[in-house]
Amino acid sequence: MDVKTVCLGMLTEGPASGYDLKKQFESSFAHFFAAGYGSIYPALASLAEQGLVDCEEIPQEGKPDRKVYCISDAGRQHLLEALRNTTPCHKIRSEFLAMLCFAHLMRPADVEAVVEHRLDEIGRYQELFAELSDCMGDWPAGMKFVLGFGKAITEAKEAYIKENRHLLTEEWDAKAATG
Amino acid sequence: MDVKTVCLGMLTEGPASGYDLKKQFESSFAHFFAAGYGSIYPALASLAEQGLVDCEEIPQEGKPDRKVYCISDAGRQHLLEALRNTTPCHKIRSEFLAMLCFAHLMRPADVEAVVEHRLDEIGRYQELFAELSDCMGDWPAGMKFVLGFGKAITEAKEAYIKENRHLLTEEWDAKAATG
DNA sequence: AGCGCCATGTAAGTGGTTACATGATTGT
DNA sequence: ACAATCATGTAACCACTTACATGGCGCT
Repeated sequence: MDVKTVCLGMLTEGPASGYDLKKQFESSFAHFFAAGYGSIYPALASLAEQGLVDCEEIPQEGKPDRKVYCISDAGRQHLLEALRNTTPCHKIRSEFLAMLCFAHLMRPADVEAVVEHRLDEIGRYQELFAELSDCMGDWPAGMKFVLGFGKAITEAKEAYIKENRHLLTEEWDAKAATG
Repeated sequence: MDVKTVCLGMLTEGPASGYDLKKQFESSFAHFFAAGYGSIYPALASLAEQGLVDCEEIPQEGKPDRKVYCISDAGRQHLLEALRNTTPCHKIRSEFLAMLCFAHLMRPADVEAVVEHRLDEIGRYQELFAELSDCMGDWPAGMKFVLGFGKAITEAKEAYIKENRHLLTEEWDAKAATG
């Protein structure tokens, strides 16, 4: 499932521009699927070329024409087929965890900084989830499930990090205490 | 932090071949950083070219020469610098969650299959964690922290999915009950 | 005066994936 | 017999990232 397919899926909720979709990638999708303009605009262009979306150009003064995309019947069909893959993958690439594997080679202050930085990110996700909770009344069940998943896992991460961060600097703490 | 840097980090624990490193990517690193031979071998070749690792070729009969890599002083230096970046990123790209956002467009049986498949994957991680727990006695603190993180988060995922999967098929269940 | 929002896109680059190529040894 | 393990690599491909390019409007 690539950016194209996700865009197609988002368009089932109604017509939208590339700019609109970006906002959705930054809000409800932010915790599990990132995409920038550099992926979204080419994706929409390609979908339009394949006839999977229709594009309405709305002229605007002083700005580029606003291009509003609308999923077509062929697009709906295509999406349903993509949605039949029952083995989607859940990929994680964490530089955070990779770094901490080598915490013993780092300066303790840097380890602390890395942990703080991660907790900040987690805090920002939690703010986001709080905002989203207020407007999810009419969301489809799947979206609610996914938001709940993000919330639960983010909280689990926060709890684990807070409870176990002391393990990362224990060696130095021990040295500081005895030496 | 790319594959090259992680390989360099792994080599601080002792000399190893590309094949050895792959096994580590499949065990203790599997839950947060994937890499195949297609990334590892070129990474090691590039590290050797930069003088960050030394390579000893051990001739073997019937097999390609075993190339054992050993981190050099320059490599250690380079790694320490890479480890000073205090804003490592934690990337997730989940086709699983992306699909479930559109669960209402899927066939209920397919939704079930997707959930089962994910639970299977989670189960395999849990087996892996159990194996790893038996041999982590002499691991550095960071590795233990990271393993614990994986365990805790994987359990949180399992619990959330099991407790909330019913939300995904509720619409159909309701229809089935009344109609 | 300056920032953030709206609004589109391209071009070059990167980093990783997939498929291919080879082949002996050891266990079942 | 057959599969798994050991053991290396390359070449083509792909999807995405980053940096660039443009520019008016509204708020403070």
